[in-house]
Amino acid sequence: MEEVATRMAKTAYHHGDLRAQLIAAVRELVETHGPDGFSIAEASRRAGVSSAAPYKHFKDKPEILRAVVLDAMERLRQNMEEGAAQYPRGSLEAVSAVGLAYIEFAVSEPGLFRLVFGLSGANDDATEFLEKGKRCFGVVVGATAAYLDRPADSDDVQELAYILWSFVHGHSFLTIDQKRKNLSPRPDDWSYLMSVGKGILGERPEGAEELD
Amino acid sequence: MEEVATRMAKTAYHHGDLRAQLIAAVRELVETHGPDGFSIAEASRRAGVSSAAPYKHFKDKPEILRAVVLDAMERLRQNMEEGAAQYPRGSLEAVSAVGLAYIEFAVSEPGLFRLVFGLSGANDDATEFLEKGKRCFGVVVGATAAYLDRPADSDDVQELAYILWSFVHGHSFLTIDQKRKNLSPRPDDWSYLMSVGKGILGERPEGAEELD
DNA sequence: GTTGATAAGTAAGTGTCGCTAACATATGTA
DNA sequence: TACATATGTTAGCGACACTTACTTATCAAC
Repeated sequence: MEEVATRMAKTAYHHGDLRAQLIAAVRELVETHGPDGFSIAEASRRAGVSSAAPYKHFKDKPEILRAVVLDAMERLRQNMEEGAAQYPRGSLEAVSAVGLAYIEFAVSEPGLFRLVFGLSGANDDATEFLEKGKRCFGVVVGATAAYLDRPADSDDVQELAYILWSFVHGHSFLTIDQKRKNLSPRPDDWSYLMSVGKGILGERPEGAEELD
Repeated sequence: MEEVATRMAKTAYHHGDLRAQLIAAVRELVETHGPDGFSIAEASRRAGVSSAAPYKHFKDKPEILRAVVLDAMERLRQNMEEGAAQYPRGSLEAVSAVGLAYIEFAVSEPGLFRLVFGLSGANDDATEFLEKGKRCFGVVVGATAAYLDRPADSDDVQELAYILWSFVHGHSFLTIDQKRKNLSPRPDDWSYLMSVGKGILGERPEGAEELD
């Protein structure tokens, strides 16, 4: 990561920062034309360079996608952490806020969201993805552990956090797939998360104090 | 649907049944080379026809994918119904069996599974997808309603069925993304489904009888 | 049966894309 | 200033999506 940053700062020779601009262009194309509806050629055009220039920064097309996805996962994690930070540590609201950030990411960038979960399986060196994914999951685990006042690495916390994540992940996907339309009137996402969260995690243990 | 079937039976002029063979070839390619790792050219080669032949059966590449996805959704629904039918109607096992069929579909055909949920959003005439999706959801609703001994169109049944679906959907995705690895020892899918199902739906109401 | 409409295939061509090779130029450093 | 390297270009290859024009098989009507 540090290497990349250093390199990016250094390599603003000719163009400015082609690498970052390409990632941005691809992100936009993925969002507007679907996960596989982008081309290196089009991204190059938008960045104002020849169609061969990207290959000085990326080995091939999958590697660009990989960079875009890793970037997206990083932003997703940040969003979740910022969401949790808005509420007292250990509160149910903090848990819900993590889920809400997840859902909002999916809704605001459905193309990228789909890409993240459409790509990570099909890739060979999935270690990077798994690493980032684990850190994302860690946010959920952290909020869950604080709420339950239990160690984060305990089995029950991991289990419950996973259930929460599954639910939120599924809900996010079904929402952007519009499979949720015309089913029935439902509470908005926030109260939804709060009630399901409480249902899955149970009441907060008594001795626990909310730390701000 | 009937039109297509008639047409397919009628149009076995030269080749046999190119349309079905193309769908099968694409399905295989999607599974082995990823959702976007297939080409009409390759599918044509496998079917032993020229690369222009498919265009007598499908308008363009997305339409082939659409057919493949609709076919997959149909099979998914069948699997779920068959799963539920193995247990007494109204039992928690029947509910879990629907979920298990869903998970098993995702695990056994991850490429297709990803395609189904990667495509349905990006498509223009999503009505067909929504229709099929609704029928799939109907299976979950049916099992849930029977378990709770409540009408299927009631709000609470729809709500709880949706929560169940979200959870199973999320779990399926995270499973094939291998994001579940090395988290903690966990029960297998079946007992997992049973415990989560009971947690979400609660105990079965007393008056309800299991009908076989 | 012959005929004619049509369904189902082929061959060839166009434009785009992914990617490579060979070459040109800007940059930081010795 | 000279050199290594990073970053860009043009040109070109092979593959692919899709079209057009042409061929051939099938069925229905006479």
